[in-house]
Amino acid sequence: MLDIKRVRENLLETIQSLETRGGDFSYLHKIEELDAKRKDIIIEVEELKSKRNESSKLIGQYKREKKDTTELMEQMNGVGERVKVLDEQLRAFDEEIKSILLGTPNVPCGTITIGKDENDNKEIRKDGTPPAFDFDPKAHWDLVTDLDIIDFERAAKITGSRFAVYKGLGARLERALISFMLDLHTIEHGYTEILPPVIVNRQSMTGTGQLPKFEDDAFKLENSDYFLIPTAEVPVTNLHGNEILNNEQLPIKYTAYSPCFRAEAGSAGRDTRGIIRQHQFNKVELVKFVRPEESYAELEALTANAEKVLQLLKLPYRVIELCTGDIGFSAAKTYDIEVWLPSYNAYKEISSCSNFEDFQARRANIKFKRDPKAKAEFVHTLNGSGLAIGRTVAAIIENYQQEEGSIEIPEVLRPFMHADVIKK
RNA sequence: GGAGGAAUACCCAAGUCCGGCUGAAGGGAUCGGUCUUGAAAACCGACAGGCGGGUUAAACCGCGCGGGGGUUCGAAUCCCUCUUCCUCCGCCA
Repeated sequence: MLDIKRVRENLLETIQSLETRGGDFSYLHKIEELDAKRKDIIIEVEELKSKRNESSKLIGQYKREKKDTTELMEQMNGVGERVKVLDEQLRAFDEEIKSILLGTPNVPCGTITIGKDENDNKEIRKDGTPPAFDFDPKAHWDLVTDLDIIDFERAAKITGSRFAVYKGLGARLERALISFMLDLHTIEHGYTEILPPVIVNRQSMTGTGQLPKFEDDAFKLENSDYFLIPTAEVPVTNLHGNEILNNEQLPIKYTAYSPCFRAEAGSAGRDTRGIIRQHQFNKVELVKFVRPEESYAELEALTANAEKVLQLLKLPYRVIELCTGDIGFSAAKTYDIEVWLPSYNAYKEISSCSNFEDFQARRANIKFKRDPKAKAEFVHTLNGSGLAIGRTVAAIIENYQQEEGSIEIPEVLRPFMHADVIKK
């Protein structure tokens, strides 16, 4: 959520910055008007309440002194009703302002490229070289079916499309990657492991920015106001919702494995084959809570932590800095890490690392104090995939495939796999 | 799922029956001071944070006793409702 003060005081500039995302944000002018009305009401109602408090106190005193209070009480007749009416008006204005702000995306970081869509994104760096096969490489969906390690047909039978059943060494590869990534981020990178609930309430979904705008993308549970999480970012960021942290606690670094659930509304026809785009997938997430002045350095570090996974797996990848037209709703700046996928003959997103600045912190009310007497300030939050497991499986299967259709296991995974190769 | 009990400031805790000098006692912790070579102890002092309005900044004002609503001139206290926790019963990985 944007700071109402910022919107109020730098309205034109804020609208201009937001419009680099594409779209029309002139509706924010309405906030000015609502805010002015709100203040008028506050001034009136608080004066009334102040008078009422004064009289009530006096009535109490008179009663103790056995004096007559009829006149005082008559004076206050009707004040309660008027206060109630004004309070209700105030609540309505507050709600309207909040609903506008909750539906407004974050202001992009000033340093990123102003652009329309993914074509304007900037490649930052590349690592590794795509493998040169001296045979016709297959796509992962054919390889896994031949090897009988992922079963799409039975997944469709028991649930529906865009689900997968992992089997044998396929299931173990998924599990090995989860363990490998969690071990790396906890033992080597200093993150604390969290295993969160995969069902959260509306407040949590609003805190990180999935709601109210993107309710169609989420799986909502019937008979409750609960949602399946689209990413561990939601429960883990909200872990410190409505808290004031100590300076010494920061930066807080969490890593969490969780299944992720996405309705993929509006993605019909995209990535229909294989395990690239599923309704349920596994992911190891990285989440940070940091002091504002450190957040951009922490974004570099977080991205490097995610890249390290690909480096150790020896998978070719590149890092992209998203332009203003391509960053997500809550983000101020985002790096996408893209892994080489031979079947796409292209790099495909496997991690998205973002600095949300105080956007999520304001929604979820996450603050810190520089010292015990200081005023509480919002923290900055960041997160990134470290990495999406399913897409990592696809990348390993395709990049490590051998001519006869077997898959070599990356060296770092062998202790977790208890195998060097997946073959028929 | 059934039956009871509870939620008060950083922590513990009084007050709730019987509404008004409780804009929240007391204790602990913390911070500052006296004493001491230093520390401990003892003693003295500070100590609700937050949000909103207001101000150049203050002062000041409003809201805060789990959340929301109601009754009243006035609510920690009465009424309704929701949430969370505890105990017992049932069910259960």
